[in-house]
Amino acid sequence: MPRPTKQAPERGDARSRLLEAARDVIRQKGFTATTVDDLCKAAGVTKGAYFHHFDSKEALGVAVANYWSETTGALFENAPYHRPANPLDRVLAYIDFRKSLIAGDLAEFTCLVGTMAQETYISHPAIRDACAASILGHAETLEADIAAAMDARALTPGWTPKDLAHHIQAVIQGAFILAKATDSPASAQSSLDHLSRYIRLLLAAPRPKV
Amino acid sequence: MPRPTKQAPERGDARSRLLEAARDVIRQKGFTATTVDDLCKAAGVTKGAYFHHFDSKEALGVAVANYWSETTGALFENAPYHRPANPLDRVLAYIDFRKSLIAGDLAEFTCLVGTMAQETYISHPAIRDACAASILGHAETLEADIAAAMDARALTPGWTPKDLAHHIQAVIQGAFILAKATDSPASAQSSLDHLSRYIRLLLAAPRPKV
DNA sequence: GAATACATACCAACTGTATGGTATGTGAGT
DNA sequence: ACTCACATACCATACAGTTGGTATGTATTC
Repeated sequence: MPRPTKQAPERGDARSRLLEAARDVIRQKGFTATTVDDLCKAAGVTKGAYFHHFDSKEALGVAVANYWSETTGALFENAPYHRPANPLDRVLAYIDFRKSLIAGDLAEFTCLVGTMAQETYISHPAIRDACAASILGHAETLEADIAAAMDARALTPGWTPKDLAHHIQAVIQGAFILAKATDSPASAQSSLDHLSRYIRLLLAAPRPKV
Repeated sequence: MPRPTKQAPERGDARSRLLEAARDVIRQKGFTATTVDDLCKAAGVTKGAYFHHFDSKEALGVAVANYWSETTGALFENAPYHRPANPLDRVLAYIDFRKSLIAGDLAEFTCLVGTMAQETYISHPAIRDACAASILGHAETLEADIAAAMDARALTPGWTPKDLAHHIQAVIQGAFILAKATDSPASAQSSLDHLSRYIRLLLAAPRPKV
């Protein structure tokens, strides 16, 4: 357990542990139902440590959304779906990759910021904005490949790469809701199959079998 | 103000008002952040009345999910999207209808049971099940039209009408999340456009323009 | 058809506990 | 000497749920 130093104040053990605990507990119980005491217990720290690092519960919400952006950003950046030479194949590989992440407990693969956005969109605009930045920032990483796939087919449709990237995120978020409601990942997987099929129908040059 | 009777115990004024208040307040604040006092204040009744009609907060959650099923069920049953003779047109008209409902404040057009499912899927299985029944029951009303549209093209794909109906609901739920995160209905509308395009690409006989 | 007995709808005041947040202290690194 | 990371003990409030009551309807008995 690294002791925190002035040089690396973000590395303080308690802070990291609280963020990890928040990520896990909030995905199970939701933001509002998660109490500060829950987080302290899960992180193995005291309330003093908590309020040393975070001014309020809302501040933790913002921080954990940013933490989510950073960690998932690194995960996707280093994921293998960027390998295919063809941009459309990269987009499809992205969806396959998302599908492969749907495994284990619901709370382990569903999206923290999608959950928090629903709960806080009116009551905590600061958290909502951090969630939006996380989702939209991630969507942005898909735009170049979508644009390239459109160029390859010389498409100039009534929608933009950004539109489609956002739609992809919407489908993923919706798939998680269905999974939670049905207490099963099956419908989420199926939704991603439909999404993949849509992308192929839209962007694949030789029309594939449906 | 109708006085309740033994013959119509469900007609008690306080109960209805509490359900309406719950529908509205929970869509704004979420289930957990909505307190019993909030609901009593919004409904103009006392806590005594509340706990006379609902054994617990969880019981109200189940009741309001069922209330949502009933009221939205009636709304969709009487909506004009059933009119087209062609089943595919009915499915597309359904999506147009859903799109037309996206207007006004976010809390007025987003889905109560989608919101509640996210918050309660672990902590309150009874509520989650009522939410699942609401979403899946609604999805079921689309299956016949989807099946008929498939028959019309003699399709036998790797997906079922039920799959696609669930996917449609997933897209709608996800569209609501993006709308809340971005604090704007625009991306939700756009996602429904993509959904409509997918259905046409899948099920329309003469391939339309993308 | 009046008296009785019970059920239902609702109200006002209260309770034990959990909550987010604070005040103050301590001890190690610089 | 001083700051920073964290701990302990505490507080005011808000929370879900309870208690004990009133008023009004309904079913039963004679």
